[in-house]
Amino acid sequence: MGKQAEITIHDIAKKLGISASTVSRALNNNPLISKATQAKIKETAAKMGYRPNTMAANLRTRKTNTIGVIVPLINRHFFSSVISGIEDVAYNSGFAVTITQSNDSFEKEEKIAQTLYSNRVDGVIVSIGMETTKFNHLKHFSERNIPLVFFDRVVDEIEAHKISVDDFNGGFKATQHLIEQGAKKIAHIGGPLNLNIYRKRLDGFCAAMKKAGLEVDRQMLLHNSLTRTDGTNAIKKLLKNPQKPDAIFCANDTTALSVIIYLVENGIKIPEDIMVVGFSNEPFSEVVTPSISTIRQPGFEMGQKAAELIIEQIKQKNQPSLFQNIVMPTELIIRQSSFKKKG
Amino acid sequence: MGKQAEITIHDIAKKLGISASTVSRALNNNPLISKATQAKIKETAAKMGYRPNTMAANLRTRKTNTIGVIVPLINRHFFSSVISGIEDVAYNSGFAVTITQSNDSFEKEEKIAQTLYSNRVDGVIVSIGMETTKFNHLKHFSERNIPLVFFDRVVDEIEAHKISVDDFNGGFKATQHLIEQGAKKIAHIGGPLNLNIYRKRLDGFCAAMKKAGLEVDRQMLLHNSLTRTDGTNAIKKLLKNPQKPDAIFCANDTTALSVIIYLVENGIKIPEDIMVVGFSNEPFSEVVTPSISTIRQPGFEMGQKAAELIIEQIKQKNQPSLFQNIVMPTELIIRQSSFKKKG
DNA sequence: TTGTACGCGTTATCAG
DNA sequence: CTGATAACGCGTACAA
Repeated sequence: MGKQAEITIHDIAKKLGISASTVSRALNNNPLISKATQAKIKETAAKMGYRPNTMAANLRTRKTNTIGVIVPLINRHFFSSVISGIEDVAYNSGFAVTITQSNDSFEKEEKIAQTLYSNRVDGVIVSIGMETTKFNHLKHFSERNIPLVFFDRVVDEIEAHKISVDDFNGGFKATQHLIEQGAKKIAHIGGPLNLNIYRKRLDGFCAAMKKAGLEVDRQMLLHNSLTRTDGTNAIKKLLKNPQKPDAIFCANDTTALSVIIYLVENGIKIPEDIMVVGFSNEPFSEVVTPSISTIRQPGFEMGQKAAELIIEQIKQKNQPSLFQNIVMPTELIIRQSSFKKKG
Repeated sequence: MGKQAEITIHDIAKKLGISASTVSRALNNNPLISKATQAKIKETAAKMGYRPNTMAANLRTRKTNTIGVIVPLINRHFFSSVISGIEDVAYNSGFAVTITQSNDSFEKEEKIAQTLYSNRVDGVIVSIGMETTKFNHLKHFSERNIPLVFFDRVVDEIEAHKISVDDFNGGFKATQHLIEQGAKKIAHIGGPLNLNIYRKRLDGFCAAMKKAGLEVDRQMLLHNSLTRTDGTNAIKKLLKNPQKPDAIFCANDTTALSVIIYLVENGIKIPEDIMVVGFSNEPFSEVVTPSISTIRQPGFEMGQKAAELIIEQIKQKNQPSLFQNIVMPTELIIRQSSFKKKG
């Protein structure tokens, strides 16, 4: 059915009465080729509708010009922003991007890593899942000299470039802000502590409390998976305590949102009775009522940076002697959910 | 640097004193191989840390087990949901997914299509950009027998499977709902009319108006790129008209949001003075105040379906004689921005 | 049930 | 500056 055979460099060579290697060189802008023949070759290649077969070139050069990306969930604003940033930079450098999602499942993360390896991606950018506590599947890449860059949910145990936001400082600033607004009994709804972003946010929280001479009440510290449901359960639990919080620092905006919705439904005033601060600056946080105070996380820029770092590594083949640990600054955005008075 | 050479099927063969083809067959579960040798081969393959080189297999089989995806913008809830759905199904069928974004630029869309072709993706799932009015770069795929599936922003001019929501009916239901709520002078802020999703939403709008015996005022029809800024500009314009609208049907939630924000800021009551309905059911629409009535678009499911269709096509090699035009049902979600009374 | 021989389309090496 | 030749690692007729 008109299924015209693929045109190869040999077809071009034959038509021009030259060799395939000359065609290959011309198409790859090899400087050894005379301008005249190069022009002629490119012209007829275009005329014949030639499209290079990347697979063959890949096999030969042992490169795929492809970057693999592993995220917990594509369909989440922060992660899709990062992906968008990665794609932006990668595309402009001639790299394709293969996206995978672990769904926060360790098993899937392992399989994905295998697949990406089999596909011989030139590098991998990864944010680990909530279940991940072993890292052999990722070490495998660095052992084979395949560049690896972590972002957000980074792994301390592996040497690699890492990009994160200043989670400690974010937690600190959020908490300090609540204190400045008059909070004394501050609760924290955090994520799984095997992820260091959540450890650091908690540490920042504790540091700010300590600095203000406030006590961290064990009853006020909750850890879960930070879903809408988790948030609702957490606020219910907190409200049952004898000591009720006057402010809550949530480790993400999703939890903050569900807390706010629950409080509003139950006639508890925000920020008068309870103040709330989230983390990540999701799109909804600005527009919900009350709008959610939060910590901005520059996803797109993190993705761009991750792509830049990995491409740099890919190009200079051997692993860098010194790995960067890039910590992007966080920004506290004060909105209605925590604004009582000037701090 | 411990850079151990890649292990190939030849290494396994040598170690076991058998031929490479036997190893190849065993690893691919070819039924001709005896269970015993197959088991032995798989075992030593695992022991030696063998990972298949997909590139070589791809070159040989002329398949990549990769699906290319083109979307206008990754970082947008609807699209990232679709991508998530695609990845979900693709992964379970052994396909990798390469994601690209056109940024609604025709030029980039063309280049991306070329790249995907050169990468010999087995199929392409695409939602075209706002600028796209020519389709040669996409026709190229179907001409070469490379399966193509459109979703959401589909193209009438190309024969292929298409998945969209019932935009006409969505526009119709949204408008009819406004009419039932008592609206008489309904405005529409729509998208570029070269995209048929926006044409159909407009058509649905007009049909509902006609059915109710209401006149469509030309002054009340605005078309733009549906960004936050576009929405603000549009509502300003509408309010300057001598005839002011008592309801607005926006072709997406982003525009509806900016309209609502502008109205609230200017003391115009929603829904009492002006009712608003959006389209897509973005995450923020449920939680903003007033919450936004909208049309639900099942992104994840659309992605799953798109992946299923393309994988089916890829597997049965030759193009199907009959292309499906799947229209997913829309659902009207009534929220505060348009709820005055029972319809 | 297994082995042999070849080719997928490209690039790298070596001559010229 | 250009050409011939040999890989890259795998899958598959065909033969045994």
